[in-house]
Amino acid sequence: MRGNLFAVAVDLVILTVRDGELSTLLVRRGVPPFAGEPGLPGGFVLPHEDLLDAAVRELVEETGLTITGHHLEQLASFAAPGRDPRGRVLSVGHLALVPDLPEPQAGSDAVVSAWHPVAAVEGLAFDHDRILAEGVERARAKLEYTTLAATFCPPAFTVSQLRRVYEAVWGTELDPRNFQRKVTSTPDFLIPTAETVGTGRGRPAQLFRRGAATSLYPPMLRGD
Amino acid sequence: MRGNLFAVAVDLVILTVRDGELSTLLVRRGVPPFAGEPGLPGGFVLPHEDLLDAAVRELVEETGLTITGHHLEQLASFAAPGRDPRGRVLSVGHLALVPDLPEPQAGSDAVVSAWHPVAAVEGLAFDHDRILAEGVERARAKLEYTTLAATFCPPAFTVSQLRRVYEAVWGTELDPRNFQRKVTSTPDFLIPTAETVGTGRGRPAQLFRRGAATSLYPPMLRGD
DNA sequence: CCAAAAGTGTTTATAATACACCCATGC
DNA sequence: GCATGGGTGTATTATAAACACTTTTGG
Repeated sequence: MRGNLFAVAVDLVILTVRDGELSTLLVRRGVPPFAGEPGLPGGFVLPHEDLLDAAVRELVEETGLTITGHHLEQLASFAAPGRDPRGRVLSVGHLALVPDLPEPQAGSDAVVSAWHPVAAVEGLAFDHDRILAEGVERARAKLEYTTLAATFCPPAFTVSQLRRVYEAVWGTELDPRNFQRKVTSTPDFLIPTAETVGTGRGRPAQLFRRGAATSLYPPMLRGD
Repeated sequence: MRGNLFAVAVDLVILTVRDGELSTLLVRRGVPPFAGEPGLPGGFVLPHEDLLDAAVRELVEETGLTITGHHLEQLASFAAPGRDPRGRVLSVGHLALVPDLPEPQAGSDAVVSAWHPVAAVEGLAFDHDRILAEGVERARAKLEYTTLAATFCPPAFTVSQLRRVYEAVWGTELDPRNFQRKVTSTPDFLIPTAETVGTGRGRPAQLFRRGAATSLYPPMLRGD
């Protein structure tokens, strides 16, 4: 074939909304290079494994999440010469959107992982700052025209919870009343359940599940 | 490092609009595997080369195009086991949008290349049907919210030419009068030149150049 | 003059925004 | 009762869509 061979890794930008902030799961690396420094979870693709399968495997190893119902997509590949001191490594970045989860367990490689607000993250190993930035940008863009925001919510959720996702990801405030009408009038976005839930004060809110809709026309946010 | 190494290639979905049809540049492969069969232009990444540089190099080799002013972006990576009979090969698909060009020269590898309407393409080598499909899907999606349609046009073009790009890529008809107002009222989309050009019958049209705008809010096409 | 394409003005329908107001709960 | 968040109705404003109409060329 050719002599210029690459090791191929997958790295994961795993996003969630915690305490009103868009957050990502980072690991503290246990082995060189960059041992002890924070980075994205990831690892090498196995000999007979496809890329998405490798990403699913890493996601499970790092978070204990089975992928069912969660969103996982390929982001982009990064292969600049010198991005890994060990040699030629191509990394295929992936983007996962998950509901707010309990603080993760220590991974199988005994690496420590934890959630960090993306606004405060910098100085990651390799070119992971850039991969994270592309993941965040993609997530923001997709919220505008898709129903993906619901993947940040638990299986059953209220309109307010969904609104807080948009507000956290975009750093904006949305009118609760107009937001309500917008999402409930989008066909197949939200499936009402019979239950309601009372969260402290105020009228109890109706619970919804994700509908089958994937695209959102017209967009959730106009102009700039 | 690890024993599971990959060869890494770049493949190009090069799109243009010719005779009112969205078309792509295909090569007839000169060497095995799939010798004699059609496929996307592409080749292996060199030892000290980044992905985009490899894609630019292949674009020049296949079309003689220098990239200046043209659009080239990474699409996605494909690495399913068995996608290449020679062994483990990861291909990073790229998407290029170019103006209507003269029929390309024979490439340096003596491969024959030619434009084909995407609607009629199937049976490409490797998984290139799928890469092409993703490229076309991406191009269609991006036209909705960006000013990228202008990259299909020559340096100076009329509003009609631009409209025919949208009509070809989407297979729709657009009202010439509303389209005119839409694009001319989007700030920094079109820069008017002093010249006009008469194309056969009818009033001569004003010529424009691409402006600096990249995004288009609200979108060019609503609903479905 | 006529046909054809470029370009403008105006009307109508639809959707976003703003916000007044009612509902249902905890205290 | 009163505060709080859930949810509905309605007026205002902006935008898209439809289309009548004028402009400028070639024949």
